[in-house]
Amino acid sequence: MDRLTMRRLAMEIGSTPMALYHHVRNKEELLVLLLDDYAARALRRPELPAHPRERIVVAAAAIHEALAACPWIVEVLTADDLMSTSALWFVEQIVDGLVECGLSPERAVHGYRAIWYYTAGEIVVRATAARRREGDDRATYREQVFGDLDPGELPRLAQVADRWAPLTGEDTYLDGLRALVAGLLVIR
Amino acid sequence: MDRLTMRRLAMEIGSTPMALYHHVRNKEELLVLLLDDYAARALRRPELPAHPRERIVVAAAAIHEALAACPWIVEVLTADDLMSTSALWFVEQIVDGLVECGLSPERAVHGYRAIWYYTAGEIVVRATAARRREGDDRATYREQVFGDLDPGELPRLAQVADRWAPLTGEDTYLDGLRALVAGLLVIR
DNA sequence: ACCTGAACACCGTTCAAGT
DNA sequence: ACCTGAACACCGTTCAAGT
Repeated sequence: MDRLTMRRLAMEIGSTPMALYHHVRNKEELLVLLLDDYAARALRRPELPAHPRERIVVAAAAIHEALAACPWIVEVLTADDLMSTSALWFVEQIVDGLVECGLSPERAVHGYRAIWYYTAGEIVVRATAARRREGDDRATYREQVFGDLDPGELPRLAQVADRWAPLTGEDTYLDGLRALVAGLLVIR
Repeated sequence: MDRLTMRRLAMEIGSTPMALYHHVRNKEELLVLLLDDYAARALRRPELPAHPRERIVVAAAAIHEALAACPWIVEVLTADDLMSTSALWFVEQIVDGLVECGLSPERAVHGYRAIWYYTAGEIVVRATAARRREGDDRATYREQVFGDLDPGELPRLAQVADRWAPLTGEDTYLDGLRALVAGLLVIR
């Protein structure tokens, strides 16, 4: 988001910064156009399983996959609710799947929101973690913290301290998604 | 994150930008110091229920509450894993609660990660939504999209279109958190 | 309608110099 | 050790002018 600058874009296309402002009100608008374009091209609709619960998982995973391939887009898009028109079909599948599983339309919307929070969070956290790995003195700081854990005060963390990095490096998006969906379908 | 500038900070404390660099390597380091300071002050430890499942919910909700009161911090902190030492106690409670509910230590760490993704996502999405509400032409664009929905193609969304804004405005963090925790505890 | 140049009001950071 | 001033290499955006 910060790495695209109006001036550099203008230079790369052999124009001037001000020419851009003739086609776009400001940088924000340009980013939203980029977002919509990317969404339209990257969100290919997958074949959906018949079982509504699996349909939810597949639709959410498709959104997740498109975003994971292009994490900068998340910075732009963490708006209200993934609001590119080409993404609405996926939202429909999720909401519909939840309704078919017995939720009221209202609870289905809330359920979709929870899935979106989880999905957006996974992307944002992983993206900033990856960005920070380049300037890696934060990583060594973490190692030091986990090395110095007091097993009396934080026994569980001390227990997994040496496995923390590989464990949190594993891609468990789908496991968490399945858990969340399962939990949403438990009627309390 | 962008709104704190080295130059303005220097001016406000009656100093020069360069004096700051004598105490801090760069802006990133200053932000991390701010983060740690905020975490140490804002994360007051709540009384925890005996039931491990409720303990998880209460610990996660405490983190969420501290972040919701100060959403700019999330921009800084969406690092690997909420890594202020003063937050580790909360992580311990969550991991321990999951283990007491029968998960292996490894699955408990993954479960904590899922909870963190969900929590961070909720904060980020709500924060950027709120930021965007100021320049509100994106909101009217959304209204237009939801007004023009084709009920043949997207029936569920058309069905809830007029209630979308209030529905997504509701604070359902706790509901989603409970669903996620419940799902994590279902052994498959 | 579409583009340009110069300017405004900013950034983070480096460098050489001061006490 | 701690601070300063001037400078470097950038930003997004406005404004007045050109074709």
